[in-house]
Amino acid sequence: MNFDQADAINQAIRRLSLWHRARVGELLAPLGLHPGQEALLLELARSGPMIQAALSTALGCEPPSVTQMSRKLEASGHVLRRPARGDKRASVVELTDSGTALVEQLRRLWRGLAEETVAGVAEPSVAGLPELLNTLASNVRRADRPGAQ
Amino acid sequence: MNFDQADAINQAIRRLSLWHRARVGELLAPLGLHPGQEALLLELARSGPMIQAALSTALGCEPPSVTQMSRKLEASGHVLRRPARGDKRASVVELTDSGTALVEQLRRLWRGLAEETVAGVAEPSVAGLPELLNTLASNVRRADRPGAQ
DNA sequence: TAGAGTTAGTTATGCGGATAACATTATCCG
DNA sequence: CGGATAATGTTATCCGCATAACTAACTCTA
Repeated sequence: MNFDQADAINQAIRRLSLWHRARVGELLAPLGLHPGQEALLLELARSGPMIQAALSTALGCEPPSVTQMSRKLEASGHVLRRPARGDKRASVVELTDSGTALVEQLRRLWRGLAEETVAGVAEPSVAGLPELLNTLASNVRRADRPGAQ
Repeated sequence: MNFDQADAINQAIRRLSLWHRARVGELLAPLGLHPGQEALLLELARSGPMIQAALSTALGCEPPSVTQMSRKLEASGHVLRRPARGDKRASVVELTDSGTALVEQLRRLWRGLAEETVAGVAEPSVAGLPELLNTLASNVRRADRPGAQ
């Protein structure tokens, strides 16, 4: 692969990252949320109450990020943190009623965003998009590379 | 589009963003650079010395980000900032010799990253990848949406 | 030409996310 | 059992990037 091709790919990924996140931020602002927090709330809605370590894995980010985000969502009342029974190290995070209500709005917003994102892309490509993007993501994921711990 | 499809797309984009950036960070660390800075250096290598406002547009990020990044790259000696002749408001940013040398290493690294990223993706898909990703990016780009200023 | 409006850049502040260093608790095994 | 090792979570610190608020300079037009 020559430099121009490589650059086109890397730049496109960068642009998509930046602008998708910015758009998420715009859509989330009226709900009082910041980008990233929606992922945590949606994960809790999907999987129910869970330990922060599990959240860290599910969200694909590091434990300190989870600590901060869950603290802030706790401060805004959308999430509740309590000691895990059976493991004095762990904290269980779960949705409050307020958080559950927010998730409902999030779901609508999330669908609108996805539709907006794939506008003008042929249907077959759209169907294969998650798999394609996840392949790219896995390829650059640290834990999937030899030598990672 | 139902929620699960939408979620698959949005989540995949999030993961790709996170992990691609993390991987860039890993590769850049030995050069003493942080993710984002490579984009600025490569843009200067592509287009030559330019005003910060042009950099802001080219990089797809906001002016304060450009101010900070160019200041830090100036501090590390890879970039030089000087007043623009003909416009007392503007600053021209250009590569130093050190920056030019870095860009050479960046190019190699950039190619390796792109190859790593598209591993296991069929050739026709790879060829169309930049266009596909740029379509997605444009779709969520603020400036391309009605009502943006 | 004078004032309105626009554009370039900066500072301040806040968030997500990362790493490094650390304390605490679990677990595994000799 | 008890000590080494692993896992959970926290704090501190750093960076990119964002918005808001501001200054200074350019441009356009009445």
